[in-house]
Amino acid sequence: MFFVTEPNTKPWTMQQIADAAGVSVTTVSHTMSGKRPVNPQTALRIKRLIDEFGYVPDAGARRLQSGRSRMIGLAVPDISNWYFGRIARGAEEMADELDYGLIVCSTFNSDPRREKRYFNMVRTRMIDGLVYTAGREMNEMNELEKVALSSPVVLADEGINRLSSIPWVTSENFEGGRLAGAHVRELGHTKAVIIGGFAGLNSTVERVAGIREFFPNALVLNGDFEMQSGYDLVGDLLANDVRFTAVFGGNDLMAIGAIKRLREAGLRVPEDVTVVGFDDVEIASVITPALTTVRQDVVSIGRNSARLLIEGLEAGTFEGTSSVILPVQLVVRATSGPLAPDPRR
Amino acid sequence: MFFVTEPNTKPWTMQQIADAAGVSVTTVSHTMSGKRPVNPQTALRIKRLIDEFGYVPDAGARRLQSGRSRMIGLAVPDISNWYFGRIARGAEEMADELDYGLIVCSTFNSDPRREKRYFNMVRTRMIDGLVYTAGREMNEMNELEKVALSSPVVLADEGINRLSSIPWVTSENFEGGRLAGAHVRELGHTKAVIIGGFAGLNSTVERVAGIREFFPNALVLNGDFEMQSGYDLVGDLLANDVRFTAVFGGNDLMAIGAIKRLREAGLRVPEDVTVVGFDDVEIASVITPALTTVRQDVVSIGRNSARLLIEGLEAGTFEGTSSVILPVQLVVRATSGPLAPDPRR
DNA sequence: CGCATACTGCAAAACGCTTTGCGCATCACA
DNA sequence: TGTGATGCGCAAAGCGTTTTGCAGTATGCG
Repeated sequence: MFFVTEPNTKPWTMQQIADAAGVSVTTVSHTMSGKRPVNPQTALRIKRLIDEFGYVPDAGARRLQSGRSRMIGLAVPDISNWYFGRIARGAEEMADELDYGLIVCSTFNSDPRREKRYFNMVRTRMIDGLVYTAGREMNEMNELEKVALSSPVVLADEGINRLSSIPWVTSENFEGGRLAGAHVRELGHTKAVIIGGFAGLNSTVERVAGIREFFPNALVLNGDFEMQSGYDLVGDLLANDVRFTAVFGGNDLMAIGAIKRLREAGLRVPEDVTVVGFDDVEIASVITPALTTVRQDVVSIGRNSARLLIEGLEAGTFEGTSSVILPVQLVVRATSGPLAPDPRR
Repeated sequence: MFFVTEPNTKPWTMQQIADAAGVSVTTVSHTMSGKRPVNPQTALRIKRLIDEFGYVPDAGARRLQSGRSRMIGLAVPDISNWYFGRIARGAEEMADELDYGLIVCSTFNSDPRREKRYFNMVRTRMIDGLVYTAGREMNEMNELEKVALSSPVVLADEGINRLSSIPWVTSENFEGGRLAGAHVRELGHTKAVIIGGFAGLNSTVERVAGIREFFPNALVLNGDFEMQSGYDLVGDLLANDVRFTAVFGGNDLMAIGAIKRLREAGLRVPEDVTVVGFDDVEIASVITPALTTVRQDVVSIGRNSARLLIEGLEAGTFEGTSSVILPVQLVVRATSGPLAPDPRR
């Protein structure tokens, strides 16, 4: 008797509950919302019926009338990516705590069509506001700008310079770069390369700037945050006989790809080359040797983004809302160390 | 002039478009839906205005009237988990191709409150149907059953015996177990242990049964699919002096945890112990030594689930819809091999 | 010229809910 | 008993769409 055989049974309406209880819909509505007192006996009877029928008010009708859906959206480049998954997790936690629903959507790495679709979700009032996570240089920047003009939007993970008036949540990227740079510098390294993320991202720019406080001339290559690109870029460096004793990864994945490539070239980590990542993904502590990295609290990015958005929503304005910058932390493990004498050198 | 300063501007209504074009809303509506012919000139004028105003029809009102939202939901235990992220990715792809929207929600490992919330999303008609992914033994099984009674539900990844009439999508788990078992058997191993997933899951039961075709007496321990539990369970085995030369992981993460623990105990992989995983996560090919595993096409699970659901939705019934079982594939890498003489033995 | 036959557009009725304006009891207090 | 306050329920007016029944204007054809 599942849907298999019995299609779309009509759900109960509030009117039917009212009829069954012998009252008007007004009374049922007030019983549910508590916005006006209702005779305790009547209320009890109504509540019983609601339970019995399994009645749930229609979301669309409710929204239509009240103007709010108590739903927010989260747009990320790719939900299957660990990093964005964590953000989603955090946002969902916070939304839940504040009694909002969260709708997660992938823009498939900023596919303009998808982005438009999600921006429209706030336009169609399906959601009350949007947390947007830029994956790279934005395609539909203008669209975002337009949406933000009249609806609440918060930027997670990446601030966008042009859109400076939109609240955002991110990590101390510059400081993270500094921490990594200082650590490697102290180990005595002088020649370093940076496998950064997308060049257009603030986070990339800031991390690089932080590292360069200690390695002013470090070569910067830009990858796409995937393991493979770390692998490939180190391959390019080796093929060009670039000399370096330290590699900074724009994230852990690229750092891990780099390590793989270094090893295949017969280089030892950390004896010959020190490698430092960024993020502290779960796997970082498991690979051999365990990865030295800069930990950021990705879940918190999600949590705070959702919080900012919902607070703005309830307040009706972002006036006075200030962006959030979360602390990072250097985690020293086994891929960083002083230069060891090369047995072959 | 962002939302920061200018709260909730009212969106345009169809009436306003109609007024501006000097026609009635009927004409505007028909222009948009194409359900009745409209004078080309009038239509053009209306379309121009729609673009100019940036008008988008209200989703709630539309749903209220038409009865369908063209949105489906996907409930997974934890969106930040790689595995479920892949499923979400696949479902989202397919939904997009079929011009549906997808709403992804975490049940936070079957938190009853959350589950209820998502089941209610289909009750409130916010979504037209639901793809449900069980993470472990289900808590709100009865709820699911009730929902499935009147609304389209598809099970992804895990079939549920009691709910055999609900369509489901999964991998050839039994065959996967057999492949792994046969491979390890051929390498000459005779003593194996299985670090399985949750005991209550069909997939776990089937994989174990497949392996046991070749290792009838293999000890089975149940983990939670996380790396740590693979690590811990192997620790228990070692502490109890259990003798084995092969470990089957219920997934790659647990296999990787197991390897870590084995190494810490001074055992070599694969010389002393062969380890085989399940899934073929990205990291499996990167760790050293690279992991031998059974590959399943997780994205396809998501894709097919969404497809089944939407097809049922459009057809108005699941009559004739048959469940999907996807093929798996053994990927032999470096963690499996014949037993090598232990130098210390 | 007269009568079907499109072709277009309008008014109005839902859809299921929230909220407001009223009115009828009931009650307290003088 | 009169007066004001309070409690509680009803009817009805939207909210922004889609869809249906009608009607007015052309057009085609004998």
